[in-house]
Amino acid sequence: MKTELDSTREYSQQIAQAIRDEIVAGALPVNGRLPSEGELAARFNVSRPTVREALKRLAAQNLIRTQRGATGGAFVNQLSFAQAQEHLVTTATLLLSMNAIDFETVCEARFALERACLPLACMRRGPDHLASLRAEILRQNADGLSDEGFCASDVAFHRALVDAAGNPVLSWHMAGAVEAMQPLMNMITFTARSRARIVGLHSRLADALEQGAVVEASCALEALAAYTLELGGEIRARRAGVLG
Amino acid sequence: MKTELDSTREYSQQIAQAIRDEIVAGALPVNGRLPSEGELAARFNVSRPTVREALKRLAAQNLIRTQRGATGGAFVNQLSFAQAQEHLVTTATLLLSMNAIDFETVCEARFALERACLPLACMRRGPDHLASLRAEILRQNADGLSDEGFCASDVAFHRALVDAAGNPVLSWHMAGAVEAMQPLMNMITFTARSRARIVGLHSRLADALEQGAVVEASCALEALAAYTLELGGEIRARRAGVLG
DNA sequence: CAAAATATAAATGTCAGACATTTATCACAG
DNA sequence: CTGTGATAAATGTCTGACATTTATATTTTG
Repeated sequence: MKTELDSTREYSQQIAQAIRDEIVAGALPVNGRLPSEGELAARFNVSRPTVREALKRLAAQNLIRTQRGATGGAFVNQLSFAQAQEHLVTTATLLLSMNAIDFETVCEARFALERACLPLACMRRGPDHLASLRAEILRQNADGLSDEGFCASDVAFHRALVDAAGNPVLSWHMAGAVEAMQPLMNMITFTARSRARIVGLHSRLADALEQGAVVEASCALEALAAYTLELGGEIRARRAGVLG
Repeated sequence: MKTELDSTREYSQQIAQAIRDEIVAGALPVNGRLPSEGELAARFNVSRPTVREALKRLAAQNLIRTQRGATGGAFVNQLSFAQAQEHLVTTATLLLSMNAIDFETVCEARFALERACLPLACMRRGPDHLASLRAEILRQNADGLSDEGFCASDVAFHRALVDAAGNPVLSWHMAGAVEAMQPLMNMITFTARSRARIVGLHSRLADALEQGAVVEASCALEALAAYTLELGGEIRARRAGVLG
């Protein structure tokens, strides 16, 4: 069956769209194999390079993967949360870097999202979640930890917090928000005193979570948000300095 | 300057990555023009079709756009929230459809995110936001509205609610969550009684927002979440029926 | 002299055919 | 029965060409 294309628009774009639609509609099942490039070329009445451009578009979105060899071809990917997360992070990072979103906005969004997870996390946190939180707190207390290391551990802490809510969709969103924010966070220089304060709040959070104390947890998070904003003020000052 | 590539991996993938890195690092400014396909081919020591595959990968992520003609070429896109939103919706939709996420999980995530916006929305909602909310409520009360129309208005209502928080990053996340959920919501059949109940809760929410009553708003939202879950039960039953 | 028509050049979009490489499968020899 | 090589199918890549679009320079014309 040949499929007509609109000759005023790019073929590769239309072909990619057509295949994407088939995938979304379920006509091509997960792990199912697409027709070979040659067959697709015949079906859409275009050349193989054009088909390949279309397939690369889909590959860029992790919708398909390709395998070489006799039984090779293009296969429909099962989009995993991990892949979707990568995507989200890439998009979020670009969005922040190209639209000059200020630290305050990102910070506010992030903590708002996180606060949304707290009630669920208090209900559902298991011993493994608590252990993860405690482990990160320990790491953050270690001597000789670089600012970047501290940041990374901070991210891990908050991801554990969100994961404790036991909702993969929430975790997905949060991971995107937190990771996209990391480049900004990495610009902060953490003094010994500010680290102590942050770790103290982390401990409060972990304790509250362990006891299932939603209100206490919210307060701790609120304090953490306020303090992070305060530290972020430095960034703006430094940025202004660089630009001026 | 020629750039070396790893001959064991796909060239187009590596080239796309290299260009993406340059964009993210800011070496290629927004609306800046990339070298022509021929120049890129020379730089990476590959053929033009290979370069084109790489560019299509980037185009699929809205990172670049291309123009034909004498002064044409590939230009770095300013990633807008709208485009990023499309992306997020596509990814979220696929994620839900291919991983068999249940209605409860999506619903929970969505309302958790929305609840996170309430305090901000109560603080910042302007008259235009309130007007949007009221307008949707009116629409939802209209006679002869189809289920799909009701759903669409519901989405619009909740988006207005989130926009009232005045944080574009939050709005971005929420739009993804809500829109991805719409196909599931569209499976619900709304009786006159259930519509009345939902609209009633919407009114409560709008009133609370107008008065800046965070607690009241949260309660209303909580009730809405619970009722939506209840209605969602139908979906599961029907699905089971279809599958069995 | 000015404005419209035309030629030119540069870039992307597309095609055709070929070769290289990878990989599963099957036949065959030991 | 097992290992090895031939085979075939598919993707990955290259070359060279032509088509199309579009800005710019040039020429022609009123």
